[in-house]
This record gives sequence, C-alpha cells and structure tokens, in this order.
Amino acid sequence: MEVVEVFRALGDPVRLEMVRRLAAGEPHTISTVSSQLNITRQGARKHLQVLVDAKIIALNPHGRDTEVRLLRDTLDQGKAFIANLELQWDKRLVALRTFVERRQ
Amino acid sequence: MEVVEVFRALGDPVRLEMVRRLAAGEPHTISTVSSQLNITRQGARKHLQVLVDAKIIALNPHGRDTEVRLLRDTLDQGKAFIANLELQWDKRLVALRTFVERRQ
DNA sequence: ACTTAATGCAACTGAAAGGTTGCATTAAGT
DNA sequence: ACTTAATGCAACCTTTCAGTTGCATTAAGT
Repeated sequence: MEVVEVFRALGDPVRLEMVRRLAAGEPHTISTVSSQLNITRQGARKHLQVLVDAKIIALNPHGRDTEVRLLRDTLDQGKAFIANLELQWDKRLVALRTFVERRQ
Repeated sequence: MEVVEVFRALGDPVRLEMVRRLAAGEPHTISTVSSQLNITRQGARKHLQVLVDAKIIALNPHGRDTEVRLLRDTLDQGKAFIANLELQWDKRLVALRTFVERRQ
C-alpha cells in the first residue's frame, strides 16, 4: 500500500467527506453514500473507486446492493507515516540543540 | 488551515519526497530542494508553493537564497484528523458490540 | 412475469495539475 | 564594475481528473 495514494485519496473534499461519514457510522451502500453528496451516483462511484484503490475502503457486494466498508488499517498507516516524519523532525531538533549547547 | 489541502499537498510523490527530506534534516533552500529531485527548479518551485499554501512549509528569504522550513503543526493536524476518524470508528464499533451483546 | 432499484461500464467535456522553456531581477563574491 | 547563482513570473503544453449522460445488467419485491 502506497502511502502517497492514501493521502491523494484523502486530498479531495468529496472523498474526505465520504470517509468522514463512513467513520461516523451506520452501514452504507454505494447508493446511500452517493445520495448524501451532491453528485451523481456515477460520479460518486468514481470517488469510491479511488478510495478502493488506496485501500481506504472495500466494497462487498451483497445481492443487489454493495456494502461500503472502511478499512481502518490503511488510515492508520497514513497517521503512522506523519508520526514518523514528526519523529525524525524532533530528533533533528534535539541534535541541533545539542550541537548549539556544545559550542557555548 | 484546511485539512483536505494538507492531504492533497501530501498526495503527490514529488511533494511527499520533499517533505520527507525536509523532515530528515539539514537546512534547505529552494535550490537544494530542487536539485535533489529530478525536475527543473521552476517545477519544484510550483510544488513548494502547493506546500506553502497548505501551510506545510514556510519560505524565508535570506538575502540571495530562501530557506525552506517545515511547519510541524500542520503535519500534526493531519495526523490528528486521522486519529479522530479512527476514534469515531472505534466508538461506533463499541456501540455495535454492546448492542449485539444486549440481544444475547 | 413485470417492474423497479442498485449497480457496472463507456464516452465525452471542461478544468486543473504537473512539467517545461524563456526571460527578468536581485544579491554575493571577486 | 562584472560575473554568477538564486530566485520570480508568465506562457505554454500534455495529461489527469471530476463530473456528466447514456445504456446495459442483474437482483428483489409484488
């Protein structure tokens, strides 16, 4: 799973709203997700596919309609990626501070 | 600061690599950032502007060259946003579990 | 069986994005 | 003063993207 794809998928207002609503709860199908946003079902479907490709959601067909399920792990890896960036950043600051203190 | 803009800015391989390198350390100017990636300076400059607009970095001119500085807080808010999504998701799962258990 | 609701797939359009080249400007170093 | 390095700004091109319309398919309910 490419973390850049995850961020890319979240970096659209419509898709981010989709994810928000999915996280908020209540079971969703492609139709219910689509009808809540102000776009056509086919338009929403494209957005959902982007989220599927990024592995942020999964689609499970059940007879006539297909369930939209949020994949928590992928979101978590996005979070972890940022946390790791911050960690490196912090380490660098500490190193810099040490360097400055040594020179005093 | 719009979190969707933050994700959008991070959702490009070139920009994500820029952020990675900035987090890794060493002071950077627009030139040094550009020369590390396989694009022209002007191309890189556009990417940097996207990061500036998302408030992920700030540019500080110092005489002839301009320093590229990472803004930790913005990254942190991206992380916090995901954390909040997960929190809601978890709460929903707990509620569902309680519901199921009550019916047994 | 028939109708209706949920979905898939494809083609098209306009706008935005990534990247380039070219030129002007300004600051440093000798 | 002159040269060089770092930058800004604008025009341009190509590709991607968001969104639409249209049509076909399949499953549920009556």
